[in-house]
Amino acid sequence: MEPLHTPSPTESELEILQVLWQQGPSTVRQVNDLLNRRREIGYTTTLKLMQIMLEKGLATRDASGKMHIYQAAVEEASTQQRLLKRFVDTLFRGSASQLVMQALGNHEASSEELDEIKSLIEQMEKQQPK
Amino acid sequence: MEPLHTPSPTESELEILQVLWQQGPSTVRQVNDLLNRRREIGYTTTLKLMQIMLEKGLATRDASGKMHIYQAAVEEASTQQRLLKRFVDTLFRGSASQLVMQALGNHEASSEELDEIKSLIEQMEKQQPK
DNA sequence: AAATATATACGAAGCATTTCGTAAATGCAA
DNA sequence: TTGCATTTACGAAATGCTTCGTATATATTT
Repeated sequence: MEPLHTPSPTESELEILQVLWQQGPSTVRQVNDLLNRRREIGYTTTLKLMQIMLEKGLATRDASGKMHIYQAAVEEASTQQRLLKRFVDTLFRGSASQLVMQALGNHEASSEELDEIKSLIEQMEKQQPK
Repeated sequence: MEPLHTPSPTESELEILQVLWQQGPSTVRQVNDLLNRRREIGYTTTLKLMQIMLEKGLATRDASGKMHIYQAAVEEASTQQRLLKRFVDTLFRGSASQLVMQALGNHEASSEELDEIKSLIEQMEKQQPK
């Protein structure tokens, strides 16, 4: 039985989704190896997490071969969007621009990226010049 | 005994910090009343959370009167910064500008806010025109 | 002072998350 | 086919978070 709404991924599940989004369909071993570049985590731990993600509907898998091949079942952009909204709400009282200011102030961004953002802003101002 | 590093607030603790940041020093009842405008939550639940926040070093209190008065012990900006970094890392692979694009694209921002952001960007470009 | 209202203290249940140990299955190699 | 290496399945411990019930303390009112 599948859940009506796919639940929000936990932090560990997000780590795995990152790998699946970037690498495409992967085995448990592949995912676990990548995760271990950042932090130590047991193989069966990753396996269990991915099995849970399957149950939750966050991933699908091809179990025809010996090694099951997992794939993300949620889109990166929409997942980012949903979690971003919650983040902005609980930490920035819903003010996206406040978050943007913080993000730009404390991380480096190349001038190309900055230009990209600027043109996005100009585009938005044209669209709704309220 | 105090923790060496103040731990990251949980989601519930962030709700309370929001209130303390906005309202300043407050009693449990004041916080609980405000929280109940958004969702139902029992008085002793809020009390317990605030006591835990005291233990964790997220809040301090004045217990001289009958009603204890709690106060945020972590700064809003630095807390935002720390959590934002983690958020960007786990959901946007460390790319702040990606997050900014998503944030601007999916939330409304007034043209005043957009102008503010634009001038921030221009300022940044001047400072490090790499 | 007794009764009442309101506050804090504390323990613990319920649940989710993370982690891993152990067993069973599977494929490959000798 | 027998054994070895690898994989999956499953259970469950350990921890953390949220919630609230009950007991106790404190103040106010009558």
